Amino acid sequence: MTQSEMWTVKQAAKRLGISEHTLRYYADQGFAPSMQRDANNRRLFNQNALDWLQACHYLRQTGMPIKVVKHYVALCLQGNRSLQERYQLIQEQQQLAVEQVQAAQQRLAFLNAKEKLYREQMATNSVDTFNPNNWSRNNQNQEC
Amino acid sequence: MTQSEMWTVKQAAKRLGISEHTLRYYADQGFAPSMQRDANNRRLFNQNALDWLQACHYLRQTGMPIKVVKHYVALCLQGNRSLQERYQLIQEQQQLAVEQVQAAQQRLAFLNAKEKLYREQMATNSVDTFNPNNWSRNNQNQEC
DNA sequence: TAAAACTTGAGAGTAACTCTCAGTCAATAG
DNA sequence: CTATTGACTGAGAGTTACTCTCAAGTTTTA
Repeated sequence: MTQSEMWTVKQAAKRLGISEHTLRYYADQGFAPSMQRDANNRRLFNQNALDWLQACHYLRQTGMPIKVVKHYVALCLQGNRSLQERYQLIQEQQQLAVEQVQAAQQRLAFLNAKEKLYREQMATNSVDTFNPNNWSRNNQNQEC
Repeated sequence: MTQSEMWTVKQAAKRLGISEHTLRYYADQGFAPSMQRDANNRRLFNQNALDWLQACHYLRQTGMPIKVVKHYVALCLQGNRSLQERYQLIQEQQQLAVEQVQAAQQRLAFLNAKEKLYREQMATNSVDTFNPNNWSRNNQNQEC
């Protein structure tokens, strides 16, 4: 129960892997309910605050709008009676997260293929670099 | 080489899984060089145009800014002499794509854990729903 | 004790959509 | 043969979620 360690904006931002600007923005949105201030009004984050921010960051990254994240935070602070609604919100994001993993893998596959193609083309190209074979190029349907 | 089929904005948007607004926006940015217009000035997309749009969409999704995508398209249209630069651009996006797959998987893991936790809590909770044990709740460090 | 480093809130700026709207055109319903 | 419906157009306004700038306060370092 000893929660001694506290972090400034700069330190917390580094730990979370987000910018200081974004961290302040998130804190101002109420994404770190247990955040406190020091004698000079500076933000201080404890471990619990970091956990909240991490969670909210995950929710944002899966496409949950700021407003909905705020609502989710409010629900959490209400305790057990909001469990049902929170569960539904999480389930929806879970579905999105699954789709996002697939989408990300597709993009990676595309880029892998492209990289390979270019690598091969560069290998072939280096042989006849000076062959000006673009005299009849029909740019209408250039490959992408 | 027969490229007979053509699609309107609505049809193409559906095929690509993006909104008609976004498709027009992309087309206006030059992401579909082989796009044409019909007698009434309406956009018509052939397969090549769809391929371009898909590619540009992937690049955008991996975080490449519009400006850079435009530059990439311009490079493609220049033909072989831009191969080197295109290769570098693709490599950078490839790196990002790898990181994005990992990040997406982390988010999914987080949401899976959350979903499981809530499911368990709901099971336990249904037993003592009427136990008003929040009299001493210290909200400072509420779990997220 | 002065410069450098860090933080603050307010508010302006930005990227990439996203939407609205008035207007054109073609197909179809009555 | 008109009237409505539906799809499309460009221009431009609106939105979201940051992202950055700035003047001012504090605090550490030289």
